[in-house]
Amino acid sequence: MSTAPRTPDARTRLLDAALAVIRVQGYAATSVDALCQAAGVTKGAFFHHFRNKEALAVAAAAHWTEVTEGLFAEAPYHAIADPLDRLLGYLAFRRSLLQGAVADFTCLVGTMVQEEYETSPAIRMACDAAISGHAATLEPTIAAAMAVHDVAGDWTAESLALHTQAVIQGGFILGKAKYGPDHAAETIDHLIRYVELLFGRVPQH
Amino acid sequence: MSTAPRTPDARTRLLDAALAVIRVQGYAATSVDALCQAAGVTKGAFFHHFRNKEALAVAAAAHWTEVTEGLFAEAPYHAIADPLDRLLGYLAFRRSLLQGAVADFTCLVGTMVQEEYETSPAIRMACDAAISGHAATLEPTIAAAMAVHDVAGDWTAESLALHTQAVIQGGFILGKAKYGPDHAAETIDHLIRYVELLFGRVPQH
DNA sequence: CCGGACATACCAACCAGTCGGTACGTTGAT
DNA sequence: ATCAACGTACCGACTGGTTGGTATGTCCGG
Repeated sequence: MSTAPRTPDARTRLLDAALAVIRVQGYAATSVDALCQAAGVTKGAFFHHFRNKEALAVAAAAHWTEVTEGLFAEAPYHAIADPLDRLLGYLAFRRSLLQGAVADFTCLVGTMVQEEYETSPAIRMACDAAISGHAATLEPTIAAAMAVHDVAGDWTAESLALHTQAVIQGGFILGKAKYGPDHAAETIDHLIRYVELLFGRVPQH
Repeated sequence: MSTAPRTPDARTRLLDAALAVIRVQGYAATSVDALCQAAGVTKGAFFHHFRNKEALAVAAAAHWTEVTEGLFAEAPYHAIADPLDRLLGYLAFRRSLLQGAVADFTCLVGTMVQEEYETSPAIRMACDAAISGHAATLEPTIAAAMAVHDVAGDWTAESLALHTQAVIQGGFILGKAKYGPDHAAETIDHLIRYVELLFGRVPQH
């Protein structure tokens, strides 16, 4: 089996530290020194692996995609046969993740792109790739649900997929403002209700 | 008539500069010096009017509420008699604002709370007040629409009002990632469609 | 003995915040 | 009417600490 050491190499530790610290403090407020301290490495190690702070942010966005893809890959909704139920299962799974401290359920790339969209094109594109790439994984399911349930409107599977991510990101902002997961969960409830109504299914409860 | 000088006092100029600069760069990346330069005042003036940078952020959130309330107060949807049409008019108005550069249509308090929710309780609460306060202005309209159209579910007017703000904020994040208003507009289209479906109105188009 | 993976020491620029000072309007006693 | 006393608004040089980034080394596996 592959190695899973308690202390991975400095690069991985820095990326993991970036996920943790930036989600709490934001990107601009997180110094290279703070990152090194959280990762337990020195500044020399940082600039050995990353050209500058911006390069770390770009790598952190890719690392975020890897970590979260692993989380979603293990989720149970993939086993659901009916595409609409699978889509709703995905949303229920997203809802179930809204637990614990705010920093633990909010999104790294949503935070970073909010700060750096104008300042750093590289970071903006990396965050866009993370968000749009994840949305793209939903498109086949949405398209299949549209076919099965004979739904057609002036919207596309891509548009609805991106909309789900926008709503979830908006829920994170609400969660941060309210300092807890409850209102974010209610926003996903509304999103679930929207999908049910869109596909002609009577909302549950 | 009241005075409307070309150059208001230093405090107002700093607050106006804060709206402009922080929406472009983010809060943490905006230095006091940068704010002073944008406002055309000195550092002495800054710390005469604000105890520290955090106090400016709190005041800027309140200033943001004032400015945007003025914008919404002039909007035409208030004249619509039917509450559902008025709500849809509000959403169409929000959609119509998505024009020009990203920094010009995105939200100051959504940006600030994303960065400072954990670091500064005062800023978090000021941003929450701005978001929740604006959402509260929609509640009577939503409640009236629920009564007129005899709609009842396991959601409240308050919940839907907050949901609209979450979706709009999420649209801003999408707009920043995509560096343009188009995808944010599509997200509001989905929100409009949700409201139409919720209240049993056949979506237009 | 070479090159990748780190560590240590250091730097110039920048940061938020301080402080002594100026300009000017108001007040209130003479 | 005058003037000292005072408050408010603002100025800009300065400080101590922090920043991202660099230069130079050491360690160690192959």
